[in-house]
Amino acid sequence: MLAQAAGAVAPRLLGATLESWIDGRQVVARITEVEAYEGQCDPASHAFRGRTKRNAVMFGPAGHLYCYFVYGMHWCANISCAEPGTAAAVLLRAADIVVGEAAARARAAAGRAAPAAALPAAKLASGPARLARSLGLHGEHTGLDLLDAASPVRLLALGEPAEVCSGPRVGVNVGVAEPWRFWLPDAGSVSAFRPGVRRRRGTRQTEQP
DNA sequence: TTGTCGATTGAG
DNA sequence: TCAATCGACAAT
Repeated sequence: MLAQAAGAVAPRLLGATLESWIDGRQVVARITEVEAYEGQCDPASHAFRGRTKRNAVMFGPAGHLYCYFVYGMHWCANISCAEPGTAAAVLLRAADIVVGEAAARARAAAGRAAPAAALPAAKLASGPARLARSLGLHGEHTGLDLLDAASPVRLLALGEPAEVCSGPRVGVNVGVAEPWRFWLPDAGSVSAFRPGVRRRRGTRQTEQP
């Protein structure tokens, strides 16, 4: 069921339960916001330019974890969702922590910003980097089979959401026409929408017409 | 080998 | 609104 186009799989992951058992700490989260990333037809996808060492999991079987490092400090987590040889993945953008709030809070406090430990519970996994941090996910976990009962990170159950909202993806400046971001309207953990920005290094944000 | 940019976040 | 911060990858 996971091996379909990312746009079809993504809404089905809303309400799904994800469990991580990392460093001896259990965290269970209910997914509340996701984004679909297709393969070589999606300019916003890491797989757009073909297979590389980093995005290899996106080209593998469905249901595997793809963690990537971004902005020099954050990890984000995806679930692959296509047939082997075809690239597609769903980015996990937000979740409600169901079990293990203390562990998630400890991980937030261990980050560079101490005040993160004071985040309201609904915001602990609000945003892709916060979600990955709360669950303890990083590059070492790339490739894990989320459908394997022996895996430290598992997809326990798929959700059956009554109502799903969709809209453009956050933080991307290509492929913005596709409404490939999906979220549960009643979830407090859903992150805020921010359009993609293209910055020029060394110069102030001055955009020439 | 070098240079640019990024599926973000938190502080000011 | 902007800086932090470093890996990936395109350009040279």
